[in-house]
Amino acid sequence: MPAHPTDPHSGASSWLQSRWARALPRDELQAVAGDVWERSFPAGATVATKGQAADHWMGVLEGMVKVDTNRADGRSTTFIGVSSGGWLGEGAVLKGERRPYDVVALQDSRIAFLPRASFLWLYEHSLAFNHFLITQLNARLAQFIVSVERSRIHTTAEQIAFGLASLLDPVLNPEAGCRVRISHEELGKLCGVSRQVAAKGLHTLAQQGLIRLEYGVIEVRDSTALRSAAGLAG
DNA sequence: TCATTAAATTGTT
DNA sequence: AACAATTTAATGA
Repeated sequence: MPAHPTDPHSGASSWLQSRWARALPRDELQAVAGDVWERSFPAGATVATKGQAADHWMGVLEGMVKVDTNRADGRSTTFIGVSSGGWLGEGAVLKGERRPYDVVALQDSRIAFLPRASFLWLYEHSLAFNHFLITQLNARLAQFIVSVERSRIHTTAEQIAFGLASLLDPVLNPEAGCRVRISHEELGKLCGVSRQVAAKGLHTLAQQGLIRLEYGVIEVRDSTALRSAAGLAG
């Protein structure tokens, strides 16, 4: 089968390949299948704005987004990055609250949207969906706990390793490859350090052979060693 | 296809 | 933080 002309990669991932969708029984999947829609965003575009009603649960089919908040002085703090295969925004959808943070595309990205009503239907009716949700929330909670623990004591290289490892988390970002397309500056924001400090940590990790640096790309060569460098269990 | 230009990213002070 | 150097992407002959 020839690939679609606008899509250079033959394996354009659909939301149907998402972990939660594959876990659903056929009838439950059919109940919401027609409700999902997709939209593409160029790098830098805002996917969801802080303060908006949270009417959708969002999935990253291609590309990467960050969840952050802009302060009055114009600077921003990044909380998490979500890459291919990851889903986000369930917190506000569940609680029926407004979006607490901005969601911004870091690369050209294709995002899937599941309407809140469909999300809540799955929440009420699907055991498999609830298992997925618990697993996802548990993984994210673990990430934040380790993040708080590590942010004080550890070296910058370890902080960077942690930030990188979180982008590759197999539960939260299942389809992320080993080539991470992110600038030193954005990775620094994700880790709460300056661009210079992020670059220094990256070079340390590169010297240790855990990663290889290219222009705009960080290639992870040994993800197991990277995770242990970040203080995460195997 | 190749040269030019702009934009993004990285390096240096 | 500001500036310089480098790489990539886009444009047009």
